[in-house]
This record gives sequence, structure tokens and C-alpha cells, in this order.
Amino acid sequence: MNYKEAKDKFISTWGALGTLWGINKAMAQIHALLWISPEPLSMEDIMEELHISRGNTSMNLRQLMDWGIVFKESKPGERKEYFVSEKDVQELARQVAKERSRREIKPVIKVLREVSGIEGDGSKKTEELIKQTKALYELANNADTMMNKIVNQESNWITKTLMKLIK
Amino acid sequence: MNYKEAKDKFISTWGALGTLWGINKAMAQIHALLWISPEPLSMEDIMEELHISRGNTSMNLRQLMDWGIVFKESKPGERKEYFVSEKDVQELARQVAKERSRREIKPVIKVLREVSGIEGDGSKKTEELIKQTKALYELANNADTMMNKIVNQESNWITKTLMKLIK
DNA sequence: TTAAACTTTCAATAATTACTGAAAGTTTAA
DNA sequence: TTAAACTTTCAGTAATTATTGAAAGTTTAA
Repeated sequence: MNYKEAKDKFISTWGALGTLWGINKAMAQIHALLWISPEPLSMEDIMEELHISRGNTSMNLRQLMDWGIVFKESKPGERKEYFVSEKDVQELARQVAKERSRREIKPVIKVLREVSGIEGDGSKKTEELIKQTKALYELANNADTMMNKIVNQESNWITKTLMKLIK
Repeated sequence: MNYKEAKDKFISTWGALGTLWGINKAMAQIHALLWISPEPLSMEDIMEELHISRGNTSMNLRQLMDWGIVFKESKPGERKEYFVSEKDVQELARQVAKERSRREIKPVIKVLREVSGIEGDGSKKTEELIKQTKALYELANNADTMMNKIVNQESNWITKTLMKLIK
């Protein structure tokens, strides 16, 4: 496998994984491209490399910046904007965990707390609803608390911790 | 919030979370419904409750069974089939982790190993590709190993472990 | 200021994914 | 066996999501 084959394989695999996890393909592929690029890339560069339109590129770059894993960079004396990705894998993981927690997990936890907190009426189905949503609430809460630990620790905490668990 | 409101809120929230994570809404909602149901439900029951077609119900039940989190149950003397979900939250987490690892993480790890294993040619871009995909490979590998630990431990290992980390 | 160089927005359209419903398939009781 | 009771499959369609491309917007150098 030469450079080009490896690059294309990585970009398309990353895109496919994204799709599977509810992230659109273009967004994941732009991230992949920047992740392995030793230099900042312009919008033109990205459009050309991935064969996607200007609009699509612009929108997905914005999303990646919202996620805090891609940044704008300007080269002195050039009007054009360049983009770079977060390059540290730990920081990438931290940032993704933080955003998924904030956007997706926390709101669900809130609903689970509300639902599992309704008053019992003695019926079997109400008891089951309360019991089962409470169990999910506790699981989600534990997972989320752990995520926040990760987010608020120094960046290699996760590796150290995982290592401890694995051993 | 009364029983019906709470039930509907839980089912729709679970469906929305599924969508966000690449799981189709009907599948997530059927799971939610079975999760809080004290009794096994028939296909008719599910169709009626969620307003979805027979075909949709059948296909998504099969997927839930493939994931190992919903089971068929037959009542003696009845021809109709009934469905129940795994009721233990730990076992649910174990099973989901196991399947996501097998279907999605392991194949990506394989690609990352291949891509990061290409021979360097001295160019900067090849070095960067190797370095960055190797970093992802190691992260994914750690995460996956942890998942497998979870999967192969007794079912409350995860809670105990998370608790230790959180404290 | 102006206009060139660039980015963003968004309505229209394409692509993908999910869902329906009816026909085909399966199982079981008689 | 047959036929009733049920489930699965799948071609067609609907709904959703992603993408384009051109117009509008922004920035900067002169």
C-alpha cells in the first residue's frame, strides 16, 4: 500500500465510521484529511481533495470548529483562510467526549430523571416504567460523570486510567 | 406527568437519541417500549402502540434480536409470538458494547493498523499519516480492549469500576 | 470608496435511508 | 394434507438528510 492508497483508505474508513455513528460523511472525511495533513489546508484544497462543493465544505468546517476539533489559521500576508485539526489524539478524545456529553447525554439524563421521578400509582406498568428508567438514569449518569472526569483531567489521564483497568 | 405522558416522553427521547447515534428511530422506540413493558408484547401490540407497519416492526425486531437485546417468547397454547427485552441494564450495556466493538470498532482498528503500518518514504506527508493513524490506532485499541474487559466480566463490573474511577 | 478575493447562506435538488403493504413464506392444529 | 394464523420479505414510495451552486455577504488592499 503506497501513500495515496493509505490516505484514501483512511479517509473513506473514517467517513464510513462517522456515518455509522450519526456524523455526516463529509464532516468526518474533512476531519480525516486535516488529521493527516502536515500543513494547514485551504477550502480549495479540501474541495479538490474530497470532490465536494464549496457550500458543503464551508458548512462542515463550521461544524468541526463548533465541535472544537478544527481551527482556522491565517497565513500572514494571505487573505485566504486555512484550516488545521487538533493534532493530539487525547485532546481529540476529550473534546468529542465533552461535546457528546453536553449535546446528547445530558439532555437524555434530564428526561430520564423526570420520567423516573413520576409518582407511582400502584399499577404494575407504572412501577416498571419507574424501575427501568431509573436504572438507565443511573447508568447514563455514571457514564457521563466518567466522561466529565476525562474532560477535566490532564490530557493523558485517559490512557493512564485505561491502562490501569486493562492490566 | 402521568403514566402516559412519561411513557411517551421516554419512548420519543430514546428514539431521538438512537437517531443521533446512527440507530433508526423505530428500532430504538421498539426497544424503549419493551424496556418498560412488564409483559411480553406481540407484534400487534407494538404496531398499535407505535403506529408503525407490520413490515417495519418485523424488520426492527429482527435487528434487536441480532443485537442480542430482545428475545422471542412463546406463550404455551398460543401461536402468536411475543417479544421481551433484556431487562438488566448492565447486561444491556455489555451487549451493546460487545456488538459495537465487533461490528464497528474492530474493522476500523484493522484498517488503522494497515494504514499506519505502511513503509515510510521519507516524505513529510507520509510521516504525518503514519504518526497520526498510529495514534488513533492506539486510542481505538485501548478503548476496545476496555470494552472487551467489560463484556467478559461479571455484569456489575462496570458499575464497580466506574465507581472507583469517579471517587 | 471600490472592487477583488474570499466565505457563508440557503433554496433547489440529489442521495440515502426508512417505511409501507401486500404477496410469499412458515408453522401448527385438526 | 389443508387451511388458518401468523411472520417475513421486498418492490415501491415516502421521509429525511446531504449536497450543490449561485447569490449575498464580508473583508481587505489600494
